Amino acid sequence: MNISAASNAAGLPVKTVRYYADIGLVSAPSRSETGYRTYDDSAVRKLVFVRRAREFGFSIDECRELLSLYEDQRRSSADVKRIATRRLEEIAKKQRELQSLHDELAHLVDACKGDDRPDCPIIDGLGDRPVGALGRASETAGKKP
Amino acid sequence: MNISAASNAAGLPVKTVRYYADIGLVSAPSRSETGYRTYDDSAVRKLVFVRRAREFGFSIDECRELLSLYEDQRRSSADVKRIATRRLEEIAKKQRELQSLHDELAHLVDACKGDDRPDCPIIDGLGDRPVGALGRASETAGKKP
DNA sequence: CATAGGGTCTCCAGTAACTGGAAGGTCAAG
DNA sequence: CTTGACCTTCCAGTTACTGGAGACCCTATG
Repeated sequence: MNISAASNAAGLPVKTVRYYADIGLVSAPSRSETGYRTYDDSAVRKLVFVRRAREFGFSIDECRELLSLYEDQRRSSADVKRIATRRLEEIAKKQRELQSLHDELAHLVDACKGDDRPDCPIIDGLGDRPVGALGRASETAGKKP
Repeated sequence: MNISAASNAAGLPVKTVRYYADIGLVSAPSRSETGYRTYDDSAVRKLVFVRRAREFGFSIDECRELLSLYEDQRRSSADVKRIATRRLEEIAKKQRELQSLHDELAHLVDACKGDDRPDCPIIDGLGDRPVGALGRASETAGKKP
């Protein structure tokens, strides 16, 4: 299987598959005589595994960890559960942050008439009202919208 | 006011204030003879405004837009409301994504015994079960955890 | 007046996880 | 034999900063 067949089967862009190989996350099992990456079913399964884990929001490093557990027939389910639980807590935390963000912004938007006059509670609210118990901006800021 | 006083007043790291000046978001109104950035109250108010907007998850480009509205005494509140509403929709969307993520991962974690045996529904679930209506991995992945 | 300590400057590099593009080799069909 | 799709590597850019190096600058103390 060449890279595009594998990327198709795994549901990942070719570029990403190549990238995963570059960083040693999922390498192509072999190369053709002319240097083409060649994938087999096992490699594709790993790519699918990583794709799903990424969709669940696991970082590349966590994917690495999970993948080594995935490949280890003698793993303990406790190890996996620990990683997943940690991730679950992160998700819950982000949910709480988003909730307070949503509530406060919705409040401002509600209060804004949205007409052609300059009075705007949103601008005012951004200018001088504290945002609820949030950490640094980078915590919740849109990173790549 | 030198940069550290301004950064203190605005609640932003010095590096960030300098960065905002570099990208032309909020520049120092002037420089001292020896090249030190000098800030006044108006500039600090803009920094605070940007900090709050960032805490609300507005991107730098949105901050730029909001800031120009902030400074424009003849703005229409409708313009502001449009941007804020768009942001609100993004937040709501991310909330829905996180919710389905949370539910599915929680389901897997619940099903996992977490003992020292290898049987693990989490691993199995990552290996072959689709994740709910999500876009690309990058949408929800932890960018900077 | 010299020195010690902070503060400040610019510039460079790195972060996460890709993505886009250029320049060039390979392969199968017509 | 040429066309076009596919593959390769390498470099640059994305977001919003953050860290650090090396070099001035400013104030206070001895």
